[in-house]
Amino acid sequence: MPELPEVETIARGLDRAIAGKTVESATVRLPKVVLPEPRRFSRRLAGDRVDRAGRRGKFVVISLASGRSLVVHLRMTGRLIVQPAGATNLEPYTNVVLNFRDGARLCFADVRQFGRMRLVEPEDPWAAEVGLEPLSDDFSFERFSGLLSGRTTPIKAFLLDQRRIAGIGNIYACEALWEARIRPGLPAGSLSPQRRRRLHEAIRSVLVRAIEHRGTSVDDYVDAEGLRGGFQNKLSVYGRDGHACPRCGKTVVRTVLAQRGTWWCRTCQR
DNA sequence: AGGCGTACCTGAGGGC
DNA sequence: TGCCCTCAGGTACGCC
Repeated sequence: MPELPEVETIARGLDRAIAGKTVESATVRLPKVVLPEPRRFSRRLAGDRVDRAGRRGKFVVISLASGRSLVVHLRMTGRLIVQPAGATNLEPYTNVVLNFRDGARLCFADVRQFGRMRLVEPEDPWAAEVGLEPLSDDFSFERFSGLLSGRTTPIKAFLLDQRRIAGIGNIYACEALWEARIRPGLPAGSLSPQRRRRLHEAIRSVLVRAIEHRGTSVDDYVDAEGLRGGFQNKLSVYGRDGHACPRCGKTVVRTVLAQRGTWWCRTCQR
């Protein structure tokens, strides 16, 4: 489900909702989704305090006063939902609950059980393999272009590789390539400087606009307050096979690339 | 190195 | 109504 804009939206909401709260207890209802093993996980969390919530790539990072971090990957259908004191029912499919001293709680829910929650020690280099943040100053045109050079993999597969650039998933890969007018199957290293420039700009632009709309809710994504995003109404090609390309009017097609559905316009993406 | 298939799970939606 | 099939926003692993 969530890509960078959705994770960013969730992290901002979480920061507003739980920064400063102290964990009374943590309950693990589905052991396989946490690390370390549940007893240690719960014991270490108890009594710690939330410093802030942020994001790295598609990971939600909840920084704790102890220096530890709770690092969460939502995969396809994971949700982090804050419930106020006095809430009766847990969010459906809740796998982990953090109970705060003030009675509020954080539910980590996931129908498909793919999402993971990891409590990492202060010096743990857990993000060592995570790529560049596309909205940071580090993501310069020069670095982007350098990453592309020599790569024969299709540009879309390159964009999905989290070790190079972190946070782009299927939706925003399709949208950025459409915006840059680039065919998804082109070898990454074959792009001209002009096209690299367009793609670099398109990536940032689409991510920024999606964050402004609080993400894309194609299916069931909601933020920490349970609200849907709005960017699904702004998509140009993703999920829109059979519709007219907003730029040239020809029909958007769906093909499969790197085992993923890929939506694009054969006429204006070359 | 990188591509490919498969696995992990459940639910929604389409076709019949 | 209901059964069967395919598909889903992601990543890890093993194989070649």
